[in-house]
Amino acid sequence: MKGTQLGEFEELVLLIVGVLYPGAYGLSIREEIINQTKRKVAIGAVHSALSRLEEKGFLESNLADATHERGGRRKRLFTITAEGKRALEKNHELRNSLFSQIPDVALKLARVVSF
Amino acid sequence: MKGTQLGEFEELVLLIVGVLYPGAYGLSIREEIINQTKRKVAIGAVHSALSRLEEKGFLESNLADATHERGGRRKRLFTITAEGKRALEKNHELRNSLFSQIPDVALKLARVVSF
DNA sequence: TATGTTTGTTCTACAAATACGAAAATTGAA
DNA sequence: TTCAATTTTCGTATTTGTAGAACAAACATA
Repeated sequence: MKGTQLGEFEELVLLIVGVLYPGAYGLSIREEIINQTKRKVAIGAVHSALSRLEEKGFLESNLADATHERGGRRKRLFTITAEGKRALEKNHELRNSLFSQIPDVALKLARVVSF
Repeated sequence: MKGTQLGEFEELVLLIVGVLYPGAYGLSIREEIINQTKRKVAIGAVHSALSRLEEKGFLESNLADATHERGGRRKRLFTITAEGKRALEKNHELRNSLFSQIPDVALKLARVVSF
């Protein structure tokens, strides 16, 4: 998987950034992943995926103004780039296409074998 | 990416095994990936994904009889297990769900930004 | 303006997944 | 029994995924 390919976790993060638009930043992304997938995620994992996605050109970010809440350091907000969008769509189409090409027997058999 | 989770390449290989049913083995899988995705794949990459998938219980395999062609070591044929099927469907649903939750603006903006 | 608390991001290290290709194994043909 | 063809196995390198501690910035309040 060289450079430009989208990893599994990276794709998840990219999707969530879209879902959260325009309020996607480290902690909100982490929360949303946990809510939607029930899997545990460390904040560091999210941030390293985010910076890799930005390096690859699938995301861009800018610092928002500080909020007026207690604490409330400035958030780095992420949005999907055109390239990121294309990558998501390409993956989505590929997978749908492959899925539809799987003959029924292939899955029926799997069922028979295990029940 | 812990243990049971399906990696990006692993998912691709799993799908292709389904598509190729019942003739999925190392080289045919490699060929099909190249045809369907236009990305280069080394044969070793395919085989290591296959054995990981088998360890995780998403695939099972058995040696086919020798063919009557010149050369031709016996092929190891792979099929999807019920568990593998479930994993595929789960991923598919999650991604479809996330995709549909992305507001249009998030992607429209991406378009505007780059054209 | 100093200090503590909260909210967020960056940094560092390591584990797991992916990639490559040469070597080894197995088979039918000569 | 040796050769050529086909396929898998193996060793190693690179990318991704995971974790959490360290660091930074903002608000509160005194």
